[in-house]
Amino acid sequence: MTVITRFAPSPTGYLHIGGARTALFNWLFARHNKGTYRLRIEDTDRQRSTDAAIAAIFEGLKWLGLDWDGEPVMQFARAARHAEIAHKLMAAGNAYHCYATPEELDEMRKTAMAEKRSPRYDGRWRDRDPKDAPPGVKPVVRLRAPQTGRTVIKDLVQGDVVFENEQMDDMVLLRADGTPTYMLSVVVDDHDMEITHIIRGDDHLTNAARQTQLYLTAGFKVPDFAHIPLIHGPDGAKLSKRHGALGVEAYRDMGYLPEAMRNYLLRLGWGHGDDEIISTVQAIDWFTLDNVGRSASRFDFTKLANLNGIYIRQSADADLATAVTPILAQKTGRALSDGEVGRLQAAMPGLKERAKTLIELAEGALFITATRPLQPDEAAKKLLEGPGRDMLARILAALRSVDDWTVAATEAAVRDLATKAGVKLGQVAQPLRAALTGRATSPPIFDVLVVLGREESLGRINDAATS
RNA sequence: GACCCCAUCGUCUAGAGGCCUAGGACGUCACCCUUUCACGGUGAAGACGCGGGUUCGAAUCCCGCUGGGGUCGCCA
Repeated sequence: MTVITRFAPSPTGYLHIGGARTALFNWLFARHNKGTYRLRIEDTDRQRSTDAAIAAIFEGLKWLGLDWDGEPVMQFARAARHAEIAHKLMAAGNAYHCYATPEELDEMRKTAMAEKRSPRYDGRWRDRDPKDAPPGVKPVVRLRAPQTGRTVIKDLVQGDVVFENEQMDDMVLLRADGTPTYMLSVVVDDHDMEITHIIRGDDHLTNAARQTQLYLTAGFKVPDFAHIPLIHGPDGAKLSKRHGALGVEAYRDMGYLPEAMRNYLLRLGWGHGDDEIISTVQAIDWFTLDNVGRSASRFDFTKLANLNGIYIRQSADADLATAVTPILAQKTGRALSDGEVGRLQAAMPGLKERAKTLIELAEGALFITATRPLQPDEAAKKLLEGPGRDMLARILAALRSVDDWTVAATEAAVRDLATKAGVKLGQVAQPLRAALTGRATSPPIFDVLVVLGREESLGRINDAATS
């Protein structure tokens, strides 16, 4: 049997982190099994669905590298097909008209709650003669669900989960206006799309029971379910916006790499022994559902950042320079010159092991685009006062005599100066660093000298020495 | 409230009855490397929620409790 999975977000907002992981697991499972991974946009809520959200979902998935097979299915476009199934169920006596008003339903729930029972529809129109229908009331169509026995979900992650049928009420299939509900649409679409494995968030587990009732009465084959645990915020509660329930594009803007994101999301709720750094190729090879954990996990920005730092260090300098250039342009408010882009790439080996995000990488590279005279920060200012300034005059003289502008030659000159002055290298290097970068921290200082070039370096030192 | 799910260091996890003196990773702390900051290296502290069973033996199986979470819409 060929595996067919799907990711089915509703376009009522951005693609958030939980959805991204659900998509990742579906994608991984399909790729691992050489199956098909499809996308379905559940846009049946006409009030809340927006084109902007659909675009954001496409973009988010593309950024994450989770390519889907075939054209995305737009659920609302299939409403007639969904209704057709409901009408068939009606004709077969497996569904019925219900004329209960919203007020009545509200009343039922309140009473049930008060009596400490499960709040649900009491089935008052289930066996009632349609001739009793109150005039002027448009009915909904409800499934005539089994009232005895039990419904068992054979969940690939959670194991067998048993629901007593008497605990479930007759769900609405068609609204009073004739449009299909989510429950109907999902089941019909998954059936028509021949989905073999439904991998989705744990919050759908109870839905799976009701959907199974529908599959069974409609005579559809029940797919395999895998309900993966939810992602919580650092406090253990539902993921809030300030805790990470952001759209994936927000992570992109914060400077996270898609491959780091994939690795982090993969390790949240899934493990493969002691392995931590897992390439996507490796993940496809290793991914199975029985390695998925059963308990919810908390989102940890710190760990994501650590992983991102590792992936940044592994990235090619040219790729990083390309990624950072627009960020730097935005920070400086102007486009970068070719020379600056070249220097950026040249500085990348020293830059990239000091950054956990692309934003930090850009900040570290700011000394490259800075124009003379530099505006030193507070820590750098201290280094440029008093003895530091005196030292800079001697550094300037020493470096002016260097013609072969290389790491080795400049380092030799500066070390020689430190020895002659009888001070530690740091006492020379730190003022020099402040003069060249305007900061107290930077990549190795001789690398900086070479990246900036002789003329610019001597100019910056002169500025600091004479200011 | 009803139903359902879950429970190993602060966090993510390994652990399928003896390989567990409970392993790894992030974070934390120390030290080393070092021109700064990092990176890297070495080391330390740190967990099987509680109570009963079953068993020669339980983190692993069973029951209860406690705690956390999810769902109860003519939303998805």
